[in-house]
Amino acid sequence: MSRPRDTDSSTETAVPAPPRAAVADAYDPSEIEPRWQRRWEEEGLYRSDVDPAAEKHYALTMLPYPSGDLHIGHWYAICPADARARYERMRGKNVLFPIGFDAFGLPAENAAIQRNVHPREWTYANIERMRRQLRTMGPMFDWRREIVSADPEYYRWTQWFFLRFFAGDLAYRKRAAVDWCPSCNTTLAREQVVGDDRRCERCDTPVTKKDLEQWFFRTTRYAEELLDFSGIDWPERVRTLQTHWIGRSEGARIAFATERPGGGAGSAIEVFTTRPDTLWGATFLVLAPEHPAVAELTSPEQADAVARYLDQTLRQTDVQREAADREKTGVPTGGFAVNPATGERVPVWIADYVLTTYGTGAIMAVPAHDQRDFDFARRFGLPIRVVVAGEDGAVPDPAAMSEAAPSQGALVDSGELTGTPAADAYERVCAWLEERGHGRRAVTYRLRDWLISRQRYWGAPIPIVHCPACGPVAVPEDELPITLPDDVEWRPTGESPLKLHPTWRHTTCPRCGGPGERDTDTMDTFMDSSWYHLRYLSPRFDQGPFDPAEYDYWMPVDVYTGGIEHATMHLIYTRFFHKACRDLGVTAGDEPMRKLRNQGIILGEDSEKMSKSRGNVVAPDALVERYGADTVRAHLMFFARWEQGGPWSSGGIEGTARWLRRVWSLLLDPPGDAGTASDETRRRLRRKLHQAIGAVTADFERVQFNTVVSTLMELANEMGRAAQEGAAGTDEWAEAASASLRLLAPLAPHLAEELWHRLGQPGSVHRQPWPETDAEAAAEDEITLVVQVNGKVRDRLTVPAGVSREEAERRALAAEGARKFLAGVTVRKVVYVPGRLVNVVVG
RNA sequence: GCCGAAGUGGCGGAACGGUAGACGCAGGAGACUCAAAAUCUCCCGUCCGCAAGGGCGUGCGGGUUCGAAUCCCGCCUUCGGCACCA
Repeated sequence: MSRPRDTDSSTETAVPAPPRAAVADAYDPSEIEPRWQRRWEEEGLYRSDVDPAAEKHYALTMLPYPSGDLHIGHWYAICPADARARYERMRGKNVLFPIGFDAFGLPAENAAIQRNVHPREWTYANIERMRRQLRTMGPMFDWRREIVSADPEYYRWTQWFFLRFFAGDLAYRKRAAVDWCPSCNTTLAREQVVGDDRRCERCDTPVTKKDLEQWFFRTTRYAEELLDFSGIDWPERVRTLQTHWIGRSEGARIAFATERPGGGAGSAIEVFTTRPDTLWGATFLVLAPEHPAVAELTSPEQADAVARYLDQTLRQTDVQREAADREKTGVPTGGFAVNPATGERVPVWIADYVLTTYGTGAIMAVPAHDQRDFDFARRFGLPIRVVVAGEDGAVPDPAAMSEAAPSQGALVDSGELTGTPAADAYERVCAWLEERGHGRRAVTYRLRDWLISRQRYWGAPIPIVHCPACGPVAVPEDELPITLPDDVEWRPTGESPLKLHPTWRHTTCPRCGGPGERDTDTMDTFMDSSWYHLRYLSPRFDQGPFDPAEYDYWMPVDVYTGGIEHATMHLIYTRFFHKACRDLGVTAGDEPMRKLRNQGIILGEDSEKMSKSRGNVVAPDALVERYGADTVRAHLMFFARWEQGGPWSSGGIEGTARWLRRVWSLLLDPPGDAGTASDETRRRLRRKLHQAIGAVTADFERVQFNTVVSTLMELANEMGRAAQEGAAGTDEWAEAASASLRLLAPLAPHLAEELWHRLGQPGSVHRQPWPETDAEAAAEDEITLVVQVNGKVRDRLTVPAGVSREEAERRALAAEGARKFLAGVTVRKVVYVPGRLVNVVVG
């Protein structure tokens, strides 16, 4: 059913010249498009089923959030991807190109609060509207495979994955200060906090901190593997963004012994540094204010100052950003540590420039060689000691330094390692530390574990029961899904509405049978979108999240398309998810998506981001009404580089509309006197056709859509010329008509189908094989030979394509345009590029 | 500040190191039409020139090469990302 080649194989037959009387009507997409959409649906043209005999192709477009109306950005993401999926299908592959809705999330809950509708009602009404709008695109979705992440039969499996992660020690609970949006009243993932001033991604409110017991996934366990992109074809840009996001640093962990203020040894403090070679210059330690050793090291004299500083830091989070130039702040604890290299006592400070979430939450400060430590030392009068010479051997005087010296020379003033050359310093110091047990080489990542708890209603409930006796206990799998109650209230209290529900949370502990309480948080919606590509495989399957037979056939995704904005969130989560599931024995293979391509953003005509308030929004429904979906589809592929996007131009679409109207009339009612074309005209038509087949095929392969359209426009122009010269009714014309419709079918599926039928061709154009290039027909028999003198074009000659080198050079040297530049000079060299040019080098 | 990407006609954009500006928009001239719409033909980087022709041109400055929009070095601008990450 889904294999194009199975059905019609009669495509190479000639297309008969249409009877002129039959073509009086003009191109009317508003009549054609709905008619074919209905027919395709009835005939099940786009059903995708496992077919072991056919090569599969899984094309995936990022599933939309049901926000209300489909906007032009949805069209921009989906239509070119649909065209490419159709191309793969005509190439003979069994293609899966599914659609669904990422239906959980905040906007539904906000709508509920604002308009007093249930989030479910709001969401599903939007989905219904968007389904209708999606159908007007004429996409090749197999609607039987549609998924909605808010359906219990979907989130049952989201919960199932959570339980697997929990059982596999990849989910854990931690009390942690989390980013908190006071307006949305919810915790935010790190990636949802944006900008210099740390605002909420959704509502722009400055973010604060809140200390809550939360669920985390151990993404950091996969940090190293996530840095490896070797098996996948992803854009450089995305790989760079992810690499930075994961942020691998190599260095060493070094232990510093401590003294309690009252005397006696305290617990050792471990620091992380990327410059272990500067250890002899560490003149103090700085702990993050939240560091567990702070209490132990604080002296009675400093207790007040430390307490005040801690208080200030916690409250500061939303004030601090107002300070333009953040001057370093901090207080001494009164405690001391011992530099393991020098044996010196060094003071221990706390300061908020040291982050509790990175490294060990403690640093050794080397003010001479680190700018932040330098600033801190200067501010508080702490000693600065130079321990690395400059590349020129110079050793600066600390008193005269105005900034830290990021020196890369030999070690100085470093005890027994003094004089170690720069190239060896790092390794020698690491070895030195390891021999003495003071430290070891270590790697640290910027990536943090994924916080998945949300204090919201409209999400998948976390399937855990908190039991006073047993702690957090997994809900048994056969009790899934834990469904959301309908009768809830949305009060922006900062608590999950589930917590406010009178009965929902009360249950019994699955382990001991005693009274227990359900976890009242729901999961981050990135959880839903981390595995939706698997649910498409078998959306009704009830023995697991997906049918293994479908998985084995379709996975991995061959081409994944969507916006670049997901580079560091969704696209890291879904890779993590897949790798974790692989290790849990749920999935196979290392990566879920083989090839990734990102489309750009369409801006308003004023080159600004589209927004209702600016009044520059382009409404696709209005465009479809005016031009038809095919024109909109083709124009979206044509008007800009897909990966780049750009400003919309309402005039530009006229050109695309003109082209499709011309194709319509050209094929149904070609001008000129049929059958009177010369051999030359017919050969030229055939040459252009086969060049176009080659070009369009190559451009689909490299996902470059704008040149697909321009090539087809050129072909239409050539067909128009040939028709004027009497090509209609010839074999060449029939071949061009048939092949050009098949080339057009992915872009303008309705128009191509309608013309295919009107020309009396059997079956659906969408079941035809992709045209093959005839290299001989595509070859030029004459070429333009460019004649250059010293690299400047001086003449252009028309010569036979197979011209010999000798003949080409002879003609070039005799060329009229070149002659005057060759008179009276010596020819030093002649460069010949076959089929292109002769460059005469003279001196 | 650091990292990344991009700079080509009035505009969107083409161009395996080999004819810069394909294709389209806008603009100009004309045809058809009572008229309009639609359609068709031609012109359209810039400077000099009646023309033939020539000079200059892919952000700026260098370099490599017979030959550079394309490769290398250094700048400038724009747009993204990160931001006290030890």
